[in-house]
Amino acid sequence: MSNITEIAKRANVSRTTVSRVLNHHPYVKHDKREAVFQAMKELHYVPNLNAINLSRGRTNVLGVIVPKISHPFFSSLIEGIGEECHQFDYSLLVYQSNNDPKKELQFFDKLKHQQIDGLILGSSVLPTATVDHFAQYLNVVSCENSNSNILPRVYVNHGHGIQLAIDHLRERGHQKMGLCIGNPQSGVGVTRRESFFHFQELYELNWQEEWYFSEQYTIDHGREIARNLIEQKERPTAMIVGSDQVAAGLYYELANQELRIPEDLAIVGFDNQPIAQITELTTIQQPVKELGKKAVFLLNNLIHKQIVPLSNLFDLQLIARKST
Amino acid sequence: MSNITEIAKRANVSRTTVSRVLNHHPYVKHDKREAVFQAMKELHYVPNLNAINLSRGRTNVLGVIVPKISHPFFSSLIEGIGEECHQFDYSLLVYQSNNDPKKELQFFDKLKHQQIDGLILGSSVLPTATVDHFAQYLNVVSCENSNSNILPRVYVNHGHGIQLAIDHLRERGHQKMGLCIGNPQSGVGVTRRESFFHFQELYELNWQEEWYFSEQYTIDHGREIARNLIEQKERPTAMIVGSDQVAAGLYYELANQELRIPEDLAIVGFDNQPIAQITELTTIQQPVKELGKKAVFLLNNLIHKQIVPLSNLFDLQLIARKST
DNA sequence: TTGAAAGCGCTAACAA
DNA sequence: TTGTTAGCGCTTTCAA
Repeated sequence: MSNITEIAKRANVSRTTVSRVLNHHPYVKHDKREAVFQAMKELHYVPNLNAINLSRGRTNVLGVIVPKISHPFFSSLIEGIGEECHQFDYSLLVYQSNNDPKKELQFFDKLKHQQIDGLILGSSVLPTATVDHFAQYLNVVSCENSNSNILPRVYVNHGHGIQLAIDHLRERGHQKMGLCIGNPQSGVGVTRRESFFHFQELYELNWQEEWYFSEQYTIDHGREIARNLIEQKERPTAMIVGSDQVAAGLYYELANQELRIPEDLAIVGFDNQPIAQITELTTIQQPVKELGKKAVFLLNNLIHKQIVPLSNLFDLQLIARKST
Repeated sequence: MSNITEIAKRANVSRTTVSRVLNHHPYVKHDKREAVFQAMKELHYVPNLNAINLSRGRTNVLGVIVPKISHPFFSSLIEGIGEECHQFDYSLLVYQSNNDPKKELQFFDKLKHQQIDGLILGSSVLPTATVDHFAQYLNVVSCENSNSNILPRVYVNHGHGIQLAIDHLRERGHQKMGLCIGNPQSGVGVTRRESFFHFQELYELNWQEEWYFSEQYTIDHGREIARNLIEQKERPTAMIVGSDQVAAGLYYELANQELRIPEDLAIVGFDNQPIAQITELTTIQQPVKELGKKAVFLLNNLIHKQIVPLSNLFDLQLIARKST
């Protein structure tokens, strides 16, 4: 592996001049520049990024941490982030936390170790205070809302999503609705739950304790919920489900048990994943990739010491299909 | 940000000793070691990875390149890779190629630039010769089969998958089968196609040109195929589809058009994604995460100059459901 | 327009 | 068991 010293020798210039050529610095005479290029070609020169990073004190790498990489929401988020990283010439380090706060903390270490220039929190279970502590001196952007006053975030208004779902169901005459969410600790989970109960009260709906489910992530969870609901003496007439996967499982098991959808039970999902299209699921669509792209945009500004808006809200949309 | 020089001063030792403490080197007296730890604590010392990487000439980062991050197969692959990386204390850089050879080449550059220690090809459209060229002096592992004699790879026998599907269909009396695959250039695509035609001949089945589809990736593609098939005067009685998503779209549109599955058309998918479970799709299951984990294992051995087997085959399994 | 020289923060061969 | 010293490959003042 050749280095700038060798290039400099062969091109009969100083290492500095080679560095200038490398960095497209203006003050280099044409023939010297050519000589350097020639030498680089002959020696198959490849710059060593670690050396550059060490010198410059940055890496051009961003990190993203998500609970589960293969979850459709997060893989789309990563995709959006990845595409925008490519635009800004960042590489992307991906880390899976499994919602384990210890793992999240580990990832912050990478930031501190200067292995990455900035960090995107796909979803975090750390307390606001902890994240804020890091956000004070590190470049962090979150993809969930929070009440921090220093952490920039991009997010959709999940409360509004719940409202869209409830309004839509009420229009169709429903008064008895259940709720099913994933991680109740996460920002998203908290918001959805609070918002759900808020509107239950506001509209004076007949909510019941047994119609609330949390920690539901998979199709099989959805099927369990179906069996659970069927057992209940008084069922809700509609379920709002925080994930299309779970909603699809619910749908599937209900149909298996000969219940009609939406007549016996209406279902609203979240995310508009492919599976929602196939099962004709009414769902709340989120602009996931846009979310990711915006996060990179903000992080890049943060890295360049620019002021970024803390709160960046994206719109949700209800997609009505046959399940309601 | 403090560095080892400051730590050394404060602990009254040399930089070397600090480095030894950092690297758990045995020859350090207990009290000096304690003094160093004390100093590190007081100065909130955090090692600079770039400096370490530069010194050591490696980064402890692996890279993976996939056509599309949000595709269920690849997001599961990344998940498996990520989990194993965590075991071996590697970070993971993720890159999306969109099947663009230029982008793949860019990623090889990162390897050359020593930004990563090794590279996993999730799927590549580069010629074998090109990949081999890199594999000669770089650490590369592929997740597709190839006929290279230097590139280590982990893969499932897609030919066998096709055979499983065809045998299963023949048992159910099918003689007229169509094939639908994704990228026909990729190793997977090539193998599936060749194998399909091989068995068509071997079993003397009535294959027709119009029953072959490629470049099919989405649910909507599947729906198009359904409409296309319906138009045909002589339809196949079964379709083998290289992706559950496409298969689900096919299923969905056929059902919409009042065709019965499997009576009017049987369908076999690939991957056993959640969507296959919901649509009761017979499918070929691949051990995706295990594939990813093995790839990391091999790459780690490669990095440590150990000899690795070139060909690492994983078994496939047919999961019979109601679509056949 | 060019080059010398001093870092960036750490590791590791060598000597003591 | 410890320290000295010379790098790793590049950037960036500063002076010419």
